[in-house]
Amino acid sequence: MPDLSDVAAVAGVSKATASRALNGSGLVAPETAVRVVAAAARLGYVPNRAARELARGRTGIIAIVVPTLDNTFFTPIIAGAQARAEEAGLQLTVAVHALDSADAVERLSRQVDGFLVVAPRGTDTLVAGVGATKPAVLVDREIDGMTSVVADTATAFGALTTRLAAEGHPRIVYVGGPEGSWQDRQRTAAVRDAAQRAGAELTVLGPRPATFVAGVEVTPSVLETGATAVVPYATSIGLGLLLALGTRGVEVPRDLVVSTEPTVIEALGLEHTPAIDVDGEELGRTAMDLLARQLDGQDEPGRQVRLPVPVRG
Amino acid sequence: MPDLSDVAAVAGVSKATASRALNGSGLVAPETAVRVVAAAARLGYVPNRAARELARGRTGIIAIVVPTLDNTFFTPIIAGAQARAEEAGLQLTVAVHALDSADAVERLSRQVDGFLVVAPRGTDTLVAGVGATKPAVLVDREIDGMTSVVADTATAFGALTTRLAAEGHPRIVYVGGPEGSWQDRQRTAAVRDAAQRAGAELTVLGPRPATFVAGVEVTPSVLETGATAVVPYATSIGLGLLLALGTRGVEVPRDLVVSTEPTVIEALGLEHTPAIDVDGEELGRTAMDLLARQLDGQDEPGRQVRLPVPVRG
DNA sequence: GGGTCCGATGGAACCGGTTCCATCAACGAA
DNA sequence: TTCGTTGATGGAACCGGTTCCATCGGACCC
Repeated sequence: MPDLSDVAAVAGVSKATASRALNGSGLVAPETAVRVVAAAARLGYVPNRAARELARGRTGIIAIVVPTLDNTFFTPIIAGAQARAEEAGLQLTVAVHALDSADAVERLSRQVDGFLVVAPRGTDTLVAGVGATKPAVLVDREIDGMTSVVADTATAFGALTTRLAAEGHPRIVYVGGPEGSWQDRQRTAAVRDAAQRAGAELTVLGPRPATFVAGVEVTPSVLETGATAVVPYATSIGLGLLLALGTRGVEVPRDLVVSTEPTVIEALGLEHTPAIDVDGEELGRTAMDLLARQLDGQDEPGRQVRLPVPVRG
Repeated sequence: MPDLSDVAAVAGVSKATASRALNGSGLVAPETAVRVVAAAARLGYVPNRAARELARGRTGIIAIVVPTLDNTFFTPIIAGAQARAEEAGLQLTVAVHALDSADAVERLSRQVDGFLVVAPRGTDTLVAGVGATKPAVLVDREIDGMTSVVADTATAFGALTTRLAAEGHPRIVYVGGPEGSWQDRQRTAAVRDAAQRAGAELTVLGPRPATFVAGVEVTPSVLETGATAVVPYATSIGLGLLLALGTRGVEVPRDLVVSTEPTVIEALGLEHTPAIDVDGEELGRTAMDLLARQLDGQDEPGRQVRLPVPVRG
């Protein structure tokens, strides 16, 4: 297995120059750099991570903290972050942690350069604690002073509600998300506001966990309200609703419009059913970008990015 | 931040002795060891991972290769592996890769101590290639000579079919999984065999991707067969089926029994619907255990573990 | 009592990079 | 022509552990 001295020898330069050439420090003569890169490629040289870490005092590892992997909302975020990490020469490790206590993260903190934090719940204090020791980017939640990227679903939920009301739904139900969820607070407020403006009657049910089973369980309550449209906090809840409605003989969307996400709507061929379209991968990519810039010193902490969320269908 | 020399100085010994004492090599006088450990504790010493890696020639990182994160079958495996990795003092990184080519894995190979490979598809040659350079454990698939752990779903699918036939379903449909899937081949064979023994008529549809949309799309073909029970390859396909059946007014399970997984069956309150119960986390835990033992030299490569899969409901 | 063996310990090399500092050649300016 | 400056490069220290090898003192044996 070739190491840096081998590359240097083949290229006819010293280890120091080889190192500089491969890291693009710009202090090397262009032709020398080319020779070194060619030598590295020919030998199939891959730098030893541990040695680099030791010398640089950086690990090159980023941890993404997610509350669970069982929710399809989080996994695209991970995939997006992973793709970007690879491009930036960083490794991503996934830490499943609900952030209801601080210790597990503290241990991790010594082993990584930074954090991507997906924490829909948990108190501001606990979540902000993660960013205290190492650079961190908050995903789909905002806390003052912390860098974050969120999908602007609040605006989208508002628009969705306006649209449903305009399409002739005088009674609408919003099925809320998990207790203490930051996004749920935003969405509830937006939906309430939109319904009021449009003169529609709104019932808010919840809080509910963002699971399939919760959607099934909430179905009777939804039907009781006599509403003709329901807007669930999460796709998983919407799927549960759709399934339970099917077994009860309620026809969708004739008797009740259920707004989930475009892929579901399209697959089932549902008419008159608007839905919001969150790009989770983009969320992950953006978060990793922000963190990488922060690690390079190109960005100061505190930047807050909002990605627009379209309403489709 | 204290380092090993600090600990050694406080304990009044050399770095060499301090290192031995902290790693429990047994070559140190008991009282000396106690003194060193106490010094380390007092200083709050945490060993530098990079330095240890460099000296030992091991990275302490394991990569789990999965084809996608969008499938709820894989995520519990990751969670289980992650939990076990943490216990063993290893870091887990998730690599999303379909294993349809070799290069991406080759690059990773230098950065990790071993692989957990979840590759339902991909040729034996490509998959085995991952294990060529570093220790690897195959998850939910078997290849001669490679260590592996699989959920014995073939047996479970067979039992399920036998049971459905015994409960009065003369016509059964099996909706197959992705093209080239190892598990799909096992299951198809088991289902065929069981149906034949029981004298039931079996239709095999597929191959189909293991997605929700595929389940929706296959629904008309399922209904055409006139079967009274359907066994889908994956839960996601089953959910698609259930949804599509609901919108078509087919009553489940009266008109058609759809076998998915126990949580779904239970949530919807479906009667007479047996389902298999795969413990994905256990799969991940076991795989990580096998790999850890292999890295420690306690196990030879090639061990094949099969986890039993119960049929419930 | 002298020699041998063994357990405990210390010194120093080593893992494979990065980076500070010194060197050197070439070039422009005086 | 000579000196100062700049850009490219090499030598060597260093990051923080692990581990080989040598040393040393004490116990045991003949």
